[in-house]
Amino acid sequence: MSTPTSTAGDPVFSAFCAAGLWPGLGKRTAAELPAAGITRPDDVSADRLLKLPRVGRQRAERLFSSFLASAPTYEVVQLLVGAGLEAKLAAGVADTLGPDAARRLRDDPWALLSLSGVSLGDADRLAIAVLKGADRQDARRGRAIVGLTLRTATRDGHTVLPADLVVAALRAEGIGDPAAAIVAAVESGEVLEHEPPEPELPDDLPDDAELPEPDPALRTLSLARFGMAEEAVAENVHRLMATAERIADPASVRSVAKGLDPAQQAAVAQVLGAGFSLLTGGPGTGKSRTVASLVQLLQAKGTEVALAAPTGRAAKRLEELTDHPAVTVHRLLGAQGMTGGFSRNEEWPLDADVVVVDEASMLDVELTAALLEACADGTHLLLVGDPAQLPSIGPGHVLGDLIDSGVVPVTELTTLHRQAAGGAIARLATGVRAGELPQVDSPDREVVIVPAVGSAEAARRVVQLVTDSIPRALGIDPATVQVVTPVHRGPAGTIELNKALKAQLNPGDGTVWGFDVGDRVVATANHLDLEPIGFANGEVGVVTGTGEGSLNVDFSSGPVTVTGNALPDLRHGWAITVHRAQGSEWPGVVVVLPPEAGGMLSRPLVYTALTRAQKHLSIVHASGAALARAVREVDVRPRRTRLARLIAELGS
DNA sequence: CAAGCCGG
Repeated sequence: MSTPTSTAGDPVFSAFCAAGLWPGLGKRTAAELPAAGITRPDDVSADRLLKLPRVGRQRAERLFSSFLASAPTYEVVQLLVGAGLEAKLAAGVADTLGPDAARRLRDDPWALLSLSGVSLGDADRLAIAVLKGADRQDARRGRAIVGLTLRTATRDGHTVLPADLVVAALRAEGIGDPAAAIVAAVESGEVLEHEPPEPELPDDLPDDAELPEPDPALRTLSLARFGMAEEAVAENVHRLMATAERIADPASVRSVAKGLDPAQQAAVAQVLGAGFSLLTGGPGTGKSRTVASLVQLLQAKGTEVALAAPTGRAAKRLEELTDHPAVTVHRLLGAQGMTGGFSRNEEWPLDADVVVVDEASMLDVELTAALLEACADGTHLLLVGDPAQLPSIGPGHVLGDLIDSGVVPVTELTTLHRQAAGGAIARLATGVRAGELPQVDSPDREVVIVPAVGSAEAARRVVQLVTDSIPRALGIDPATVQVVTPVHRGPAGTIELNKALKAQLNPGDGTVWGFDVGDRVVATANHLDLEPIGFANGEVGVVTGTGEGSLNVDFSSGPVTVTGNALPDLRHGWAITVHRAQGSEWPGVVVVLPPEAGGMLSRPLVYTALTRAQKHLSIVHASGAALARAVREVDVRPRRTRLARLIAELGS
């Protein structure tokens, strides 16, 4: 470490470079700038950059122009460093606040709060540095806290928040006039205010009786983008239902009815008539089979069908099951990348007569709004999914709300075709789905509960089950057993479990990117373009060979040669998270519920975890009473949304 | 405390 001298550089400049904000300049090269005589912005020139090691003429020129282009970010760093804040915060600033971010921050330092990872304290410090006499009661501060409170709620999936909760949050931050802050947030256009619903009038209300007032405690606020997305979904549901014409006579279902149970046939018939319909049911009830028959019928009639799913893996599976192309919803809509826009929309709708989206429980409200807007009048849309599984990552409770609205026709499949209907897994799943944790009585050991105290013991039990008990006592090959855990971290998280399982099942030191032949891997991103068929996020496979910087992996969907930028998107896959396991099933599954996962246990998580098992399920239970509580309560944190009511109201 | 998609 050199001590500062008179020739020491500009602290803003060094913070800018060290934070990795100069595009194309790595950490290592950044550290070498002073040696090349570059310590302040004025020093930056192509000639000086050329003095850096590993930098040739072309790269020097490119670095120079990328430095000039990053002037807006530089200006933001100047503000941040001047306020004693981390330069790193400037990273996403242009995306969020636009190219004139610095000016906007000088006008309203609390606009910094619209970036993720910024606390109110950070924004207050910037305000003190930027404004003369910054004031806690500043109207801009109150307005920003309203937005911050709603954005925080969004991370838990809510699209709206009771106004009372926002008022309480404002009070907690010392805002003297919360109502004024809310008005300011609404006037800025960022926030919408929703009046409480009109109370339902009792039938026997006398004419002269006083009408009941709406309950002001039910007044809610939303971020405009999500509030408007819910309104768009509600309107478009009604538009599609109103504009659809019957595609075919219901009797035509008979042509594909072979092998479909009556409920499944009814679902197919429903799609032919209704502009918008839902098909729900748990794993093994034949949702995808029903879709396959529907597609077969429509193709025979020459109807244009588009198939999609929210995840790459679900799309891939849908394509295999229906023998018809399927893509992610993002692909279907022509996602524009960072801008977040879609090329298929109201102006350029999808050219399909029937659109089917599988795994619809993963649809958040914004993607659903985009999907519905891209469906032209007369398009029939079918959403297929299981409302009992994990909710979407993005805010909203779309599938559940569509069902709860009571307006959209729903076919629920309940007959189990895949698993032994009377088996212990099925009984347990049915119980959990209904909010009960039944005593499992499974003399055939289809379900085995292994109690454990603490996550270290839980981890030992898992390894023992996979490597010893399950193969020995049940004759199940460890290669077909999947371990599923809620968490990455801790002794019973994916990271440690994979280490322990690798040591037992395929010891080795990882020759290519930490992997050896025989390792089980899981994909953490989509690479559907790799040869020959690529892989999708969440797919599990086995390494069958290693090359120079490449891996051959056998995924269940087929072999893939994994190279280049796809390699970092593989991890060891003996143990994976419940979230990543969603949409896949294995003959044998070991579910671990460590005590540290107690806070994140919920009915959908438990249900999703145990329904991954087809023939055998071991549950290593170390989370005590938290498990029964999670299953009993409908949802640990139910999502607050407005969609169900909006749809119902538009229909009346 | 975990997680989808997209493009450069």
